[in-house]
Amino acid sequence: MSMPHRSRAERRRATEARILASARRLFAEKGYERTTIRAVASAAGVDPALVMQYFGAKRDLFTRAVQAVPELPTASDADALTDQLLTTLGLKLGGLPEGVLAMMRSMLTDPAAADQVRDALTRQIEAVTAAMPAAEDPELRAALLVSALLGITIGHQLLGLPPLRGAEADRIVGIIRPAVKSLTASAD
Amino acid sequence: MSMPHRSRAERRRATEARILASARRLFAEKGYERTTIRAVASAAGVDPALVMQYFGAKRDLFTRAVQAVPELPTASDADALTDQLLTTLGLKLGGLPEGVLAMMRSMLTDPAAADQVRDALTRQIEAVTAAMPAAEDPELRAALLVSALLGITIGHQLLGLPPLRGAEADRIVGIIRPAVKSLTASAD
DNA sequence: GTCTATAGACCGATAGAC
DNA sequence: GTCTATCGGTCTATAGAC
Repeated sequence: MSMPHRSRAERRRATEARILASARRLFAEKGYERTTIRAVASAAGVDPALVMQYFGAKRDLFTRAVQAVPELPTASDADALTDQLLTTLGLKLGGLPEGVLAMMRSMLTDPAAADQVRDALTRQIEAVTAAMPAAEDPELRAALLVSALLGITIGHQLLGLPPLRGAEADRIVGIIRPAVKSLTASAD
Repeated sequence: MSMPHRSRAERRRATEARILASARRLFAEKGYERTTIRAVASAAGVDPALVMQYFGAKRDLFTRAVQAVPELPTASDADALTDQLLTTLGLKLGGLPEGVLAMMRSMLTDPAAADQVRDALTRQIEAVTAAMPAAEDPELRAALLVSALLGITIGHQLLGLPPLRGAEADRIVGIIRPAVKSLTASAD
């Protein structure tokens, strides 16, 4: 027997993971189009042809790099929903997974990313809608709420707007809590 | 004398305007990177080399195509500011100028567009801040407000989120009015 | 003044040597 | 299995014919 503590399969998985991490980082920084296979390979310390060998095509690499299951809100009333959304936002503001950032970065210029984000946001809107059945026009309220939170995330994580850049998540959450509450409130 | 009702200079300006219109539309649809000089020329019915002749470089064409002076809010108290922002949003939801859409479409993947949008939003945030001096943490409140409205505009105009896509501006404005009001409200 | 032709650079993907 | 070499394609930009 030879001495490699790591089998071939293990080394392959490790290399694959390193490539995926580099891809995630570059896709999140530059978006789909401006990220090249060559740059990903260089960042991962491997040969460009190896990336193609492992993932087949650039599109497949992107798909693998950004796959993440977004958790949906499960609250059943408006107050619990507010807390849940704000908690999620707070976590988001503390640093979103790079795969999600990569998807968001590309959503305005890459049709495939746009479709996937649209689907994810639609599911999120449906979940929020279900959590405030007593409100008037719940679908529209939910869509506006989700879009607004998306905008805040974009301003903070992708655009780096000065006042948001240095703000702690707690302060942000504290300020928007009443606004979110007014959107989820019933119309009684 | 010859009969051309349009002088050479006039025809040149007309051609330039047609190229700019095509560029604006394509930049708004596909973003900076995926829009080619060839496609712009083809849409405008001119030769690609002519586009270069007129505008020098693709970057200059983009700059010329997206230049727009964003109007800043001039309200001096929170209530007037709310009305002003909602009116602006309503107009935006009715259809933003293509130059603005082009800039927004590219802001996440093109560094130059990102800088310009960041600057414009920063100015807007400063104007909003000035309009609610009585509020606590006015800069942060203003930044959150502007980002949230940006998100709604993105969801509606660039992503086409289903529930927003068919909604009239009036209904949207009616729903978010209390939320905006709660953000601009003083902390007394 | 306008268009043809092409230079020059970069990319994704592939074939084949090792 | 991994890398070298390269193909075929696209693009911006330029030079020169007309």
